[in-house]
Amino acid sequence: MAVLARVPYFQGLSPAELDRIDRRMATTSWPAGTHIFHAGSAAGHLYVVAEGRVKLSQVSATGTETLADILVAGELFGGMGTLGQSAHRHTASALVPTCTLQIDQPTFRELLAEHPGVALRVLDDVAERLARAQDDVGGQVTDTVAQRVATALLRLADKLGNDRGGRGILLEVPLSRSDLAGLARSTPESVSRVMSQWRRDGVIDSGRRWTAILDLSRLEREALGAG
Amino acid sequence: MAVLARVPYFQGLSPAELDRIDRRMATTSWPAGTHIFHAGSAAGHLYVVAEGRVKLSQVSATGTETLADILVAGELFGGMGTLGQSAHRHTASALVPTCTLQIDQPTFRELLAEHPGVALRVLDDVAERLARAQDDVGGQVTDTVAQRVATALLRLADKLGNDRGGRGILLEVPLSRSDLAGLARSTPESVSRVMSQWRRDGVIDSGRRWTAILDLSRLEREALGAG
DNA sequence: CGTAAACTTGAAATATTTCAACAAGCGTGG
DNA sequence: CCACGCTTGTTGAAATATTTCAAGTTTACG
Repeated sequence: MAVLARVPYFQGLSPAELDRIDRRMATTSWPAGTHIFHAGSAAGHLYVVAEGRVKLSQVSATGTETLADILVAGELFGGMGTLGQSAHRHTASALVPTCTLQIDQPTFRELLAEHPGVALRVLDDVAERLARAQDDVGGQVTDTVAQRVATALLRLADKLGNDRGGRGILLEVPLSRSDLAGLARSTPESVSRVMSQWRRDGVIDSGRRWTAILDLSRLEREALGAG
Repeated sequence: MAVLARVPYFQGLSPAELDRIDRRMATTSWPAGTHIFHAGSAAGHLYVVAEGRVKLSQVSATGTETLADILVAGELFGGMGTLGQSAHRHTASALVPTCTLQIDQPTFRELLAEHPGVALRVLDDVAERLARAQDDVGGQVTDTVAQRVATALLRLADKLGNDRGGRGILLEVPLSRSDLAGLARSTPESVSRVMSQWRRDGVIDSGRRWTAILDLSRLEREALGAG
């Protein structure tokens, strides 16, 4: 319930209202690495990240999993589409120990109907995601691999980076070359080449379980054109 | 007002309710070729296509316009994002003589708050678009140009194709190679090569102002893998 | 009809993937 | 605690798809 009050969608509701909503939502804790749901399974519930990080990956026709996004507290997932879709398109798993709220579809719809303010906020969120997704589509093919990798890193930095002042932005996430390749729609080898170059140039640094952005403005330039 | 009743979002409302909504919406007619709004301009209104076709195009940093989508009656546009965004991301123009309904942002929000059912339908629509956009992003770079062109054609056929029975599906839209190149994120030349091949194979046929899909299943196979 | 725009086709240039081999980091079990 | 082995990352070189550039051809429209 304390968790509930922190979810952006429910901001500004009275404690009484929050309590009524709380009673209709279930809370679940997921140890690191647990699968929350698999792509293709029936999408009966809608989830909100309350705490932790959730990894969303897309499963291709051939069965390979590629990272689609990493969600942080307050983000909605699970069947956006739940708003009408019957099956999950992504596989969701907890990247670190994570806590989620969940609500089944019909109840969620009731809730939205009762609280127009919440519905509007959800709508805003979904619309914003749509806008971002469309922008993504825009840049995808025209851009070079370097641009796409830079864009992916910047997006992650924005979401889950620890700014360490003069020493750059630290991403404490196990982010394999394959994961990045997924986000940037490329191959692990190509990503590796780009990252190696940037490491030589002092733009980034990385280990197995972390990535640091040392020269943010340079990376931003890379994202735009071959800065 | 008759138009209003045909917009999917307002389905199932009583005539009295429709009338109340109607009073808050303005109707505008756009001759073919007119610009409805330009990318970057302030997004104060939200539009619904009542009649005709609206062309949405994305304007790149360098000023080149690429086709993003073609909308038909019932589709919402104009600031999806209007739900929070301040500027249009696309340029919209009437492809044929077109009629739109428009409503300003605050009024639309009021309307949604008053009619939870409408809000849910809008949410469903936006969520579905999001899902499709994400799917698009998925296939974009991994796929070959042929796959992307096939996908674009199929999507258009689904939306605005005239099924002519045994003689295929006709797309009566002026669809230049550049337009298709935009949708498929490629170049006019590459699109031309692919289409030429398909014409030789009897999969499609095309003139300046129309395109026909003769072998739908073949095109569907092309969209998946190099069928 | 003539002209301009759009389309087609070819060939060279380029970016990226693929294949392959090697190096390095990390956990595990001795 | 160290060494082994496995996974992951790196780098090179060849293969490939696509873009780019350029020239010719068709089409529509004044």
